Amino acid sequence: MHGDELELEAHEHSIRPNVQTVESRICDRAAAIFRALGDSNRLRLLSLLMSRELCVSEISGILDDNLSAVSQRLKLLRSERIVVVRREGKHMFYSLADGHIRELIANALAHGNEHD
Amino acid sequence: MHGDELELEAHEHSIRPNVQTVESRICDRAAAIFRALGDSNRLRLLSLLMSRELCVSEISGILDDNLSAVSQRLKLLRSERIVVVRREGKHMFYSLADGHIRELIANALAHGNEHD
DNA sequence: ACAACACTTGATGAATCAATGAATTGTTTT
DNA sequence: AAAACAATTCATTGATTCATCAAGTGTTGT
Repeated sequence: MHGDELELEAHEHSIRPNVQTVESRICDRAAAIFRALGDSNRLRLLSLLMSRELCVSEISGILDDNLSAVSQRLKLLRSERIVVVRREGKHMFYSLADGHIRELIANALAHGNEHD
Repeated sequence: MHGDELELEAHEHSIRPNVQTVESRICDRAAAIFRALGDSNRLRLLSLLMSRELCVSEISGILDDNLSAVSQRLKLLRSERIVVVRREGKHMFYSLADGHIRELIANALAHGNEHD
C-alpha cells in the first residue's frame, strides 16, 4: 500500500529507528483538506453546519455576510468534499460531508478553545 | 464561556433548532492551525515527525529539499505551536507539540488515504 | 410568460504566501 | 582564533488566494 519512497540517513553515526514516510499523494490530499479548513470565514461557516444543515441564505443571514461570498466558500468546500448539498425547491441545503470531517472540525475547535 | 454572539433567523417560517455559533476568536485560532497544516510540504514534514523527533538536516536529507526551505517551514509551524524544538549541540531537534496535533494529522492522513 | 427569489459564476484587483539564494548567527572542533 | 558545521534570517520574486460586484442560471409563484 505504501512505504515505497526513498529514505536517507543524514547522520551515519545515528542508530535510530527509521522514519515512516507517507506517500506524497496522501499528503497532498490531506493538505488540500486542511487548506480548505484553514480560513476563518470558512471555518465559522462550517461550525454552523456542526449544528444542522442550512441553506445559503440562512448562513449568509447568520454570518451577516454577502450571499455571493458565502456561495463561493461553499463551492470551494464542496470541491474538497467537505460539505455536501441537496436541493429543496429554490433552496440549497448544505451539510458536513461525513463524520471524519465533523471530527476534524470538532477537534480543531476544541484545540482552539484550549490554546486561545 | 461562549455563546455571546449574534444569531439571526433567516426564514420566519422555519421552526428549526437554533444553530450553535462559535466565538470568532476560537475559529480564528483553529483556522490558523489548519492553515499551517494545509501545505503539502509542511504536512510531509510533519508526517516524518509522527515517527520521531528529527533535526533540520535529517529532515532536509529525507525530504531531499534545501535546508533553508525546511527551516522556514519549521519556523512557521513553531509559530503556530504545532512543533516544538530542543537544542542538542549544533542540532535543533523538532517534534510534534502534543497529542492533539498528532491526532489531527493522523486523522487527516487516514482520510487522505481513504479518499485517494 | 414574467417577475421574484435563491443561488452560482465570472472577472478583477488586493493581499497573502512560499521558494530561492545570499548573508548571518550560534556551536563545536582543531 | 579560525574553520567547519548546523541552522536561521533576510530580501526578492512569482504564485495563489480572497473579497467584491456584476451578470447569469434555475425554480417557483402569479
